[in-house]
Amino acid sequence: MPYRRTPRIQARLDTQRAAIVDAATELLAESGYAGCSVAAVAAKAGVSVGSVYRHFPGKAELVAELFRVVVSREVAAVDEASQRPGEITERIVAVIETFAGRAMKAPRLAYALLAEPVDAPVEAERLRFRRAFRDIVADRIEEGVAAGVLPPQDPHITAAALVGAAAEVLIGPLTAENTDSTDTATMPALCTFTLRALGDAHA
Amino acid sequence: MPYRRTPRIQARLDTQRAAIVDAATELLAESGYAGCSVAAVAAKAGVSVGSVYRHFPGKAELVAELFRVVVSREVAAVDEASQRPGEITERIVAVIETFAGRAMKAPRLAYALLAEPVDAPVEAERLRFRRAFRDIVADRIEEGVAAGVLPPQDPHITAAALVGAAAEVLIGPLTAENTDSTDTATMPALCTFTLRALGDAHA
DNA sequence: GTCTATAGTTCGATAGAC
DNA sequence: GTCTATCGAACTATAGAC
Repeated sequence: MPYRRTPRIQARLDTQRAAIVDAATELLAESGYAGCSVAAVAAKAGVSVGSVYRHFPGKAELVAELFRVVVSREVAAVDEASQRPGEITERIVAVIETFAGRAMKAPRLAYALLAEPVDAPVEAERLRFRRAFRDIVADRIEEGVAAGVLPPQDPHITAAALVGAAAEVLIGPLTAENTDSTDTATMPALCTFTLRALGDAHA
Repeated sequence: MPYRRTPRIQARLDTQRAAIVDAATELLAESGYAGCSVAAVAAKAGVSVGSVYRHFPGKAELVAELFRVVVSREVAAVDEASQRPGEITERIVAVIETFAGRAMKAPRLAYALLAEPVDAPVEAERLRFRRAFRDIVADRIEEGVAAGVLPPQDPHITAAALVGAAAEVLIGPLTAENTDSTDTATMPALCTFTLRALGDAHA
């Protein structure tokens, strides 16, 4: 009788795969892509290097999946913030605040997701996820325009601009070597920028 | 007597090197990094593959230099626009218009410079050049704040936001496969966004 | 799993400069 | 005569097809 992967074995493999991705996430948050050597990931996950290659064809695929998993969390958090009740402009600011606040709470990880130079496949993922963020913001802007709260504008263009602005602004503090935990200036500046750019009357 | 590299030979080498970078630039503008194979670059430059390796240790270095040369042009154009006489807000808009206008005139090239997934060394160059653009804008904003034309703000933060916004907005049309040459919407939208974000009273 | 195609790199031969 | 610039075929690695 041929070898069959039993549910029990399958469950263990799934657990192991998750452990590998979790370990890689921690390493990414500590020291970026450079810290995510296959050996380090395997050690942290408590598996052998060979086991890593049982789940991923190579380091590139591991890193790509790692990136997707971690950014998906951010997209979910931002999406949740965008759906909180309240005035439209406040909700859009909440999206930006969530995006930036999470980044500044985990600066090394945020740098890895937003800007750290990596290989082309991960860059392709970056482009994809930026569109996801943009679409979330665009939906809110569209509502605001329809409701007459915001002046007429192309929601996708403004949304792209706001996402690009937030990302670029964050790269500054994130690139500074001495992570200034008392950076109290960036967040309010970004929120003011957002409100003004939207054409909000009260800004 | 040992061989000495004469001025005449040196001049020829310099010409050849420039021809290689020029050829690579054309290929980059036609078909992105994928089109920049060493063989294609050599053929277009009218030299042998081996000669390319006399000037560059490898393809990665060729592409990195190519990137630097082409983006430097853009920085120079934007810097020139920022120094034209006129009202500060107009000059900042001129910077954004120059940045975006040049990109939309050479969309494939702009995509390669702004967003196309490449290797880590080129990504590092991207970060460096974004700071260059940001600093140009920041200087103008600083002037505007000092003159009281713009509301008080951190020039570097706003500048980073504007550069990030412009870049991100451009990626949209640039990524669309059918290059819509009659894209009349993006540029005005970006200018309006910029004026509003600066806190300009007339926006 | 092997085979094929493609792309980066290397290197020995040739021609030309000193 | 020696050294170098140039060439391009051969080599190597890798990705994709069957």
